[in-house]
Amino acid sequence: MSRVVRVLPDQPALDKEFDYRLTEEVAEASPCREISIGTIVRVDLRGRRIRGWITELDVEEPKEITLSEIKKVSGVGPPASLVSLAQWASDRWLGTRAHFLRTATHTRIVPALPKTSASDKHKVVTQTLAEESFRRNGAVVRVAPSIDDFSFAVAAASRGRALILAPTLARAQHLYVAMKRAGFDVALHPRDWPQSAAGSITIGTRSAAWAPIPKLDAVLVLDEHEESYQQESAPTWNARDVALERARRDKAPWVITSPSPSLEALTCGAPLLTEDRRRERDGWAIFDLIDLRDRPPSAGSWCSEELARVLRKESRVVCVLNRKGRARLAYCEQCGTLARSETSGKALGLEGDELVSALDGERRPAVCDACSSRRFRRAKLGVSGVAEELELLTRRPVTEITADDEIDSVDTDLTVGTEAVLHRISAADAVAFLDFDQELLAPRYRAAEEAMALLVRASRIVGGRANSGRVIVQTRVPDHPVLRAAVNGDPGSLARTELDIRRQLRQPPEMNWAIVSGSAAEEFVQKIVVADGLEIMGPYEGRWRIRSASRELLVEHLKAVKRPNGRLRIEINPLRA
DNA sequence: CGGACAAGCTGA
DNA sequence: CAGCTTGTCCGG
Repeated sequence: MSRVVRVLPDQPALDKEFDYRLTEEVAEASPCREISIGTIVRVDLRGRRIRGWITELDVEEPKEITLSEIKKVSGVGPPASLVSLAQWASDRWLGTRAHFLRTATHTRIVPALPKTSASDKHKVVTQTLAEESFRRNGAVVRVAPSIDDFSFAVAAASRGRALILAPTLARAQHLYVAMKRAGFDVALHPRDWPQSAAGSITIGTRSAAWAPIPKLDAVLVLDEHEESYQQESAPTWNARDVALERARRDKAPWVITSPSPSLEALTCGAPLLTEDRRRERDGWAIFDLIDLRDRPPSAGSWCSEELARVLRKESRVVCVLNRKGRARLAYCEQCGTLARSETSGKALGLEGDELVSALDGERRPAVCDACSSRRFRRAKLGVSGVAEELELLTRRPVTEITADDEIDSVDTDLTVGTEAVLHRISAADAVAFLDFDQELLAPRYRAAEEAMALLVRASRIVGGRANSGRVIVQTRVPDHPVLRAAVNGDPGSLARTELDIRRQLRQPPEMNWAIVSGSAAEEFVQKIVVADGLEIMGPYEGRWRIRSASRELLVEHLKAVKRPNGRLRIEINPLRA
């Protein structure tokens, strides 16, 4: 006796199912209690032994071909609900099902699941915003920047088998420990995959959206605005969207929280719940804007007088500058010409009244080649350069932090770093953004939202209005909606203006983009059937942009194209485009 | 993906 | 025309 099952090989480039015979003998030797959709097997395909997932049981035996046998049942795989979800995600982001099923599968073989721990629902009697929000079927909750993971996590957990997503591993781990201490049966994804599959409350980061909980009772996404929820490279899937689709399928209530919810969240149709206005405002830090417009761009212009005062007064100060290195450039104040060496043409920095090469020490008097002005201004100092000058200025030790250095502990009160520093320092008296315009005016469509996310982090580091902590922002655009929203502790105002801009400029989430690149991109794009409501633009730097107001229409037309040979990357609404 | 097989290119 | 590269097809 044997039956026929359908198998999806774990070969993302293949993306095709095949039927195999599952003999009684192999089924008997299986380590799992039951063979189901999602179960991991080993099969032969054209002479190669490969891993695959069962995607359908009891398939009708095809007549023309003789089937090969499943060679082994390896272990427990993702539940059937995730196999189906992988198809949904593959349609939505044009990835292969194997790609998503890999994310949904444990890195080690799971022979059998642990005993299901009796999931006793905790009764929570308090009347918190968290509790209230889970009474809706789905809700976007705007909260002040202070981190209140625990009350929302408890509210989710009191519903039963909850899936809880946090933007960073540190936050997930922290919450896991707190929940465990409070007596909840929790699993940390992906480490505790088997417990998760057995039905424990699961906490994790982006990939945990694919945690193997068979049926969910609640979904919680913390700090939903964080970009870490979206995969950067294709398929550009977003954990919030996956988690919410699971909630929808399992008819589970869902809640997403954020001090500044993304436009995607705000336009998804769910109610927006907020705290008391006063409370929300008090939860934001005090923002001091330093308007640089009326300042002469004097030498050493990274530090205004106001900031210098703060640096002298406050003990723990974090300086943020999204530029590395110490590259020193100087511009003529009169005509704006970049100071260069007359002989080699390399850029020169300003030191006193001389122009100096950082590379070889070549120096000459500071006189502009173009207009003979003797006045220069320094510009574009990076983190290292600022760190050096800050030490001179304050006569205090300074730690320099960028994403790629591996400093274990920061033992100085003064730190300078790229935005990575905002992840490393948990508390300070002041956070200063030295050149925030670089964030505000960055040529990316999500620049404003990204800038706001930085202000949220900074606000958390110094604490709310009641703390005397301050966030200092040096800027030449003090009226920018991001800054106005932060100063007033009113992120709703930013969302409204941002959404208008996206509408006018036809950017996501108002429009949907597919960015197509790679050597096969041109051939692929030519094969797209042009239809009403579908625009094809490009190429621009080897990338094409397909645009449509309807995501379904966009995806449908892209899916209809037979993929040509060669490298092809399709990104749907990527964060950076 | 990766093997099979065919069509295309080179060289003595 | 052998011997190799390059391309296309296809798997149960």
